[in-house]
Amino acid sequence: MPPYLPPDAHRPLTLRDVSDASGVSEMTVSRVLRNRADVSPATREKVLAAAKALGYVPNKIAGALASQRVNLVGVVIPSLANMVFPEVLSGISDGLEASGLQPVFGATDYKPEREENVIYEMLSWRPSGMIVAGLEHTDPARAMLSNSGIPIVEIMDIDGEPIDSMVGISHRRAGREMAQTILAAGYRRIGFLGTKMPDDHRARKRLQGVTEALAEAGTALAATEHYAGGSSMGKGREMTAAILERVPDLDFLYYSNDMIGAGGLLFCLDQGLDVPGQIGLAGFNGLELLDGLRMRLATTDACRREIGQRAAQIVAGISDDGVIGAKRIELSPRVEIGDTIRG
Amino acid sequence: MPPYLPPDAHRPLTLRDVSDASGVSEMTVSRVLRNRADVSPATREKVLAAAKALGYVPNKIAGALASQRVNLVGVVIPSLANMVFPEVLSGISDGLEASGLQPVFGATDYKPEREENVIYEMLSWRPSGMIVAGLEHTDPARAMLSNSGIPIVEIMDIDGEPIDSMVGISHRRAGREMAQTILAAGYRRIGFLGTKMPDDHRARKRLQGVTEALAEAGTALAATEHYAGGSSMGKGREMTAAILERVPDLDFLYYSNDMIGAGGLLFCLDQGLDVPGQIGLAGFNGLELLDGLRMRLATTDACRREIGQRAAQIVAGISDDGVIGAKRIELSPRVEIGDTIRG
DNA sequence: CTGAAAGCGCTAACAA
DNA sequence: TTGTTAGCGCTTTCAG
Repeated sequence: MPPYLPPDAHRPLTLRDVSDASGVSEMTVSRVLRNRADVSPATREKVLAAAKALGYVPNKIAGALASQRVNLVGVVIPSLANMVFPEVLSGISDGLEASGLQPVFGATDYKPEREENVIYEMLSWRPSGMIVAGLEHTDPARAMLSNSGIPIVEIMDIDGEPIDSMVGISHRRAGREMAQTILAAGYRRIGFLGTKMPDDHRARKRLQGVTEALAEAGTALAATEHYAGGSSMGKGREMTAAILERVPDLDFLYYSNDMIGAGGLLFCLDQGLDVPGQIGLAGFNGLELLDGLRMRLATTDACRREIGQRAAQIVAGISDDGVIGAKRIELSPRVEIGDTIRG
Repeated sequence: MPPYLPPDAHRPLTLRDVSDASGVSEMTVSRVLRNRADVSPATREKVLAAAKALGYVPNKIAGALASQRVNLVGVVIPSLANMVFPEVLSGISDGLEASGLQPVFGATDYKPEREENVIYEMLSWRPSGMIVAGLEHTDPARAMLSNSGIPIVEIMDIDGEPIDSMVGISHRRAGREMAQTILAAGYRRIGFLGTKMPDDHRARKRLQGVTEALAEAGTALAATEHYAGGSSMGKGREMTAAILERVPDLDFLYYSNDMIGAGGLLFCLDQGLDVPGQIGLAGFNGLELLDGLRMRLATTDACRREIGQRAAQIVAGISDDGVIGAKRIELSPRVEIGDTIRG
């Protein structure tokens, strides 16, 4: 008969409570609840019944401290508002599925100091691995990650040196390839429109790629338009109006993402411009969300979901190539011509 | 005498290491690192220098176990892909800002059993509070939350009984009010288009509100169109084509969200339909992302960011009304006529 | 198959 | 202002 317990409104239950209720030692209760095989069916039944009846929820904090194992993977991304990252996250969830690891997300708002802080906070929970967007971090952030002794995967971008592993695409190459596609289609007066430049390193690298490819072809961007703040179709409209006002003879607009590109496309169509004859357009990301537009915007697919999956697999120690250790995986984005570049 | 420890490449550092390196007791090191006031400046300096030099990252697992306090708030939402939730999350981050609490997110994919599991996992980390989307949960999930002894805030919806607190809008009322607006504008043959019905309780309640309001006016929906899967403009196009094919004389289309509504709007415009004369359109959510469309889609603003902020404040124990304890906060969504309902 | 003892790394409470 | 002691709730290890 269990000892009398004062009705304590909200003390969380412990293994001890389940032990008392089932008449089995704490240790054996622990074994049952961790699904270990070396427990007799009868005992198992008794324990599970007691645990369920009490509504016991294990304390993972204590478990983690005792076992020195934490089934969490920290995931650090710039922003959830960006449309791009939710898909990466869902790829990560997928890739982690079978591993028993749980992702924990943190956002940095594209601010290096915030990133440093988020990384610090996450590492202090001793996760089993970390997935971090981008290759650019503060020195302390790099040091913390590097010293943590856990798998670190930097994602999205591969133009740089990783701390440990990296999975992503070359944004420079994406920029180059789009520029080459644009030139091959015969466009000559090219404008670039982007948001949040200073700390959006990937957009910066795409711009760099474009610039290089144009230089190699003996030309250069005819105009650029930058804007701070989030991306929306409305923003794309405004920027497009502004750049065409400043430089009316542009025949191509390359946007740093599909959302503002879609706004630009709608603007051009509303203005009665001939797309893609008179003016061509391209974005970046391959957002499916937008395929209801009258024309399919040319874009580069950023392989977001696959990046998440592969990164998760690395953290989980699942390698499809059989190689263990730091990995560098470059995915190859496809340029999609859509309907806004003339064939 | 401590046992011999081989130079272990990646043993995480402990307070003990900082204590040794600085010649100060573990306890005092702990005080310094927690920014407690009762430490002499000289000691503080020494400790901070040692901690930084070593690259010490505290172990929150041990800290949480010892102090019985965890600065985490669990946030459970259906999906990150839904555009709606990122904004709620950012509201939560805002509202938690000054409290020292950190949000931890989990997604359920609109599946009750997954929700139950996510809640269980989160509670096992003993968070300081939980914010959960919706009022519909499995019985075990309700029981776990209810027994957890921490603040529970259910958000987005207030049509039902909360476990503890709730912050949201009445989706039934939103449906009613939109229906009334539609009728007042003179539309009579109304179609409803929605995705993911069975477990999207909020969309279901809006539909219920519409149905009720129409019944009170002596009429009913002329058609409904349901579709499983994610929302995109392309999906909105397809559904609109389908419903107009089936029931060509509809004069109003009410969509369960702005994304499919935007697709429907583009479809109608492409078809050369007179919007809002011949056919009116409305969505739901108030997505800013979309304001670059040629016409502003009529919608109901769901107060997503404010819901997140208020929920976070409740969990953090910050009440702007001075009342402590379970709260019920109903926000009042505004119907926005836009350009797709005739004035 | 089950139990007892020791301790994970930190902090509350108290003592000096 | 600083140090000492005793756990937090669980799991590891080892003994029965």
